[in-house]
Amino acid sequence: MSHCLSSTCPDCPMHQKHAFCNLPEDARAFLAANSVAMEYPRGTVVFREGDRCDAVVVLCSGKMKISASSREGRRMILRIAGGGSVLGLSAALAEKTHEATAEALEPCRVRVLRKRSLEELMEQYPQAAVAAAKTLADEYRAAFEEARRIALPESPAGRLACLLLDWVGREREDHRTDTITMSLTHDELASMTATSRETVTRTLSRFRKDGLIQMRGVSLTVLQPQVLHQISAC
Amino acid sequence: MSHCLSSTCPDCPMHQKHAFCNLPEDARAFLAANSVAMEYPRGTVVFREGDRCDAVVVLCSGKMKISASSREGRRMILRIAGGGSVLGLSAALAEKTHEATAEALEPCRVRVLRKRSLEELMEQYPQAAVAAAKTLADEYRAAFEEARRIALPESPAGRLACLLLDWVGREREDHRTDTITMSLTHDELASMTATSRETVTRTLSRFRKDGLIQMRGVSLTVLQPQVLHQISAC
DNA sequence: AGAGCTAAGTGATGGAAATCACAAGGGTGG
DNA sequence: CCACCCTTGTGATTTCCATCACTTAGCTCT
Repeated sequence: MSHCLSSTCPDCPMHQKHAFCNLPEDARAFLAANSVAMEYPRGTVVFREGDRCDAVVVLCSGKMKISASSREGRRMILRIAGGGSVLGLSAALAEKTHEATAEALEPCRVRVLRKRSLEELMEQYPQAAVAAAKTLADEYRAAFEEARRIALPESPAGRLACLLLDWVGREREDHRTDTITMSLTHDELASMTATSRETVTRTLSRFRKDGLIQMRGVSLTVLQPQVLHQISAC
Repeated sequence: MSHCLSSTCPDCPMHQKHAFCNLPEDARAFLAANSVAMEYPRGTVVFREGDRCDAVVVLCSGKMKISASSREGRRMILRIAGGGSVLGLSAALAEKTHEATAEALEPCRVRVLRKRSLEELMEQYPQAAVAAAKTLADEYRAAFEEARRIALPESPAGRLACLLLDWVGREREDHRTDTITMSLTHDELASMTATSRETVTRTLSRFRKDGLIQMRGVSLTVLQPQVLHQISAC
């Protein structure tokens, strides 16, 4: 199911970009020494909602789906976590069970850090604690945006528009393009926008007909961000 | 509009309960020395969505409403923050503008800590950074619960039930009672559950008729938590 | 006390979207 | 290459709730 890697944090090309990975030499050494590198194949469930939290998972590369579900089977996808996220951090710090389920959307490289080691790391290296706080601040903001996206627009179309703009905005920052790779199904999009699968299908095809977006296979280009922004009412 | 107080953190009866207030002697002294105690009357807006973040506000006592709104005027109340919350912490750490508006629901005692002082505090006292991370973890969880509450139940009734159970749960922890003080208007409840004011009125009175809750003025007692839980479908 | 305001209660109605039901792609593996 | 499954596309139907439009209740202020 998974196997260890020998790669260490100092070699990681991302270690500059992510708060939790961009630590001083000694803290990074501690992190590397006290965590285990792993590779998760697509579909791996790292932890489930309600599980006790024994360790946090530093996401080095790949994408993970963070979701929760009601006992009736309704599902909510909170966000798609990318490199630099520290999964389970909030549960570890709050001393609670995991509030959500984390599942690999694509092959993911991670480092697993036991809770006790995390505590030790934060106590011994102030910057690690600051980094953890910053990482959590980002996750808080993401959760806030999700709540906002669901609550504020008055229609499913608005929520979808809002989500697309979110993604495009991030893509633009990183790669200066208005084209995103849509790796989620309509069903999953529905779970992110509190609507039904059929409505996602219909809304997207309406966006396409109206010339607001363009789709070619998995790549989706936003043609008229202003109009989408108008619709989103955020 | 507001005036300074002489009260210091060590005298604060809450300083044991809240992560950010329960710091070692020296850190608490630093915090006390570098922050200003204030008292905000009901209705004070501490900061607005989009404002630059210059300082964080440690909420000592009182309740604050954390909300966001769309330009169309639709409003979302994310949560009611109580003592121990550090308002603006996520914006300060993420180096972004405030993501939400904070408004005093009742007279609030606070300590205002400038961003630079916060950074200094976290760098010099590791436990302060850990405390900040823990505080953020709690706020993240609250935001998560909000998203969950809006997204998962399939009806407004479910969302309201979910909200009531949330509050009662917290009240039970603190005061071992199933009675809460409802200080929000139906309009505000609607903003917390993504529904309309009329629906809140109707749903609450149905809950009352069905014997699920009891209302006397501002105090609301949950009589049948199990049934509410059933309805909430969380 | 009455004016004036905000909050709460209630009925009627229209419409948007969930749900149901089924057809049509499109890829995978036997 | 056919069978099967997963995803997408689309129509028909129905239900629920937002919205509108009032009334009623409770407050504060003059």
